[in-house]
Amino acid sequence: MRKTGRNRISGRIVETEAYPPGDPSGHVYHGRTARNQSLFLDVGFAYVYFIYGTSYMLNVTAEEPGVGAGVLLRAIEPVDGIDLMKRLRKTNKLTDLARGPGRLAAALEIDQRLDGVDLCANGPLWLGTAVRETAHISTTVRIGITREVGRLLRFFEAGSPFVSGPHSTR
DNA sequence: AAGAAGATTCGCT
DNA sequence: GCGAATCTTCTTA
Repeated sequence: MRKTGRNRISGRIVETEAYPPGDPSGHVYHGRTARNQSLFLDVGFAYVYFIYGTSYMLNVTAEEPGVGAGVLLRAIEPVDGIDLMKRLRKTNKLTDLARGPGRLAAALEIDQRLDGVDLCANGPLWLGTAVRETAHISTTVRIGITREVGRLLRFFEAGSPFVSGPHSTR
């Protein structure tokens, strides 16, 4: 759920990836830095970072304070504020609005100012409750990493057209 | 101190 | 399919 001014944007989370404690492909692996400090917050805070000079990414912290682990939100199925999302993303194609982590951040107007926000509080960005049942959840290897490539830590709703990467139906 | 790689996307071929 | 965009961190000298 996202609130910008008078506008409301929201979507169902349909694809995530886990970056657990000790993961060599996680941003915490080499210790605490100015960029990754939000990952060390308590469960349910936002970790937003900028990568490749082009894209923001949104994570939800997932461990006790000081541990450093998160869940990358890779795709949402647009629910509210679709017209605004289309303007933010400069496309009218529904399935391209938030399919992929950089696109998701752009569609929700997320940038470094939302780094460290409490996602379980009444604020500009938060986690709502499910709007409907989730279909079967498929599991695969993670996308775009080069270490710990074999671990099955990507999760997505089977059959959803709003998921990035391989679209398994199992 | 400098270069390469990185949890990506877009436009062009 | 390939290269550019271009910020942060890590690696090597």
